[in-house]
Amino acid sequence: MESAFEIIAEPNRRAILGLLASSQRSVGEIERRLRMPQPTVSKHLRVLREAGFVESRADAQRRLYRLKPERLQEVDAWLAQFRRFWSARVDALERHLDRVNPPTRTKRKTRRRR
Amino acid sequence: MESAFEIIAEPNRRAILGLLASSQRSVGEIERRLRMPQPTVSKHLRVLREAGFVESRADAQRRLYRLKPERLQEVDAWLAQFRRFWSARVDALERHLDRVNPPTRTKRKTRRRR
DNA sequence: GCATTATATGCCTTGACACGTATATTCTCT
DNA sequence: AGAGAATATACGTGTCAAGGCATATAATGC
Repeated sequence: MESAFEIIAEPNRRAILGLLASSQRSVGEIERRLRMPQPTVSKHLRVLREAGFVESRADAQRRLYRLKPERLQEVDAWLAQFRRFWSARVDALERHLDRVNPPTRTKRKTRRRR
Repeated sequence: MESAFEIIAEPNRRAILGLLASSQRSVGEIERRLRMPQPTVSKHLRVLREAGFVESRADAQRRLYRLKPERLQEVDAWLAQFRRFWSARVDALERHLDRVNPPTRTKRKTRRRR
């Protein structure tokens, strides 16, 4: 499990990352907010840490985890090649959608076959 | 396997999507360009199609596959919450990185413990 | 209809990985 | 030192998906 994509494929990990997007958190906070068993949280944090998505610093017995954005940028970078499909302009998008998914319910007698 | 993230976790599927980003392709083209066994290509295309990432149309015996951007937009949308971490401004990014990853090798006697 | 090309599907094996439960480790405070 | 809180790890188990290989289905042109 090396690739950034595999890491974020797991829903609990995405939830954790989402939480850390707003601020750093201790393991216990994550556990309570996301209502997941503590070992689950720790395990996912380990994966995230080893993959470089987060880092931790010690604060007495608790560990505060915070986001490291680099790996997420990888995903963003990969997505770049597709962005022209929607980011251009609304009407360009619509043209695309029309091509891709022929307009229903508007002057069209033919039903899309399924 | 429902979530967009699981779908794009698979490297071959990402390769296929990348290929389709430039233009639509037949199964055979994908097979040759990506050097993967034909059943593998077909299977991944099936997953992509059922998940709504691509759609196919028939052209005689071949099937042309093309991209449908919607599911990729989901990923883009999820990434939005993190984008402030890097998209702001270079120096803001650097401030962030400094906070996140304290500058080493500069007036720091204490070694970070591992 | 038959051979050929193009694509899809079935079956089987294998390997990851997520989870639960229990337990270990580490730090703090008295 | 001992108790308690916070976090990490170990182990056993079930699930699910990817790959290889063989074969089925579909469309074409003769």
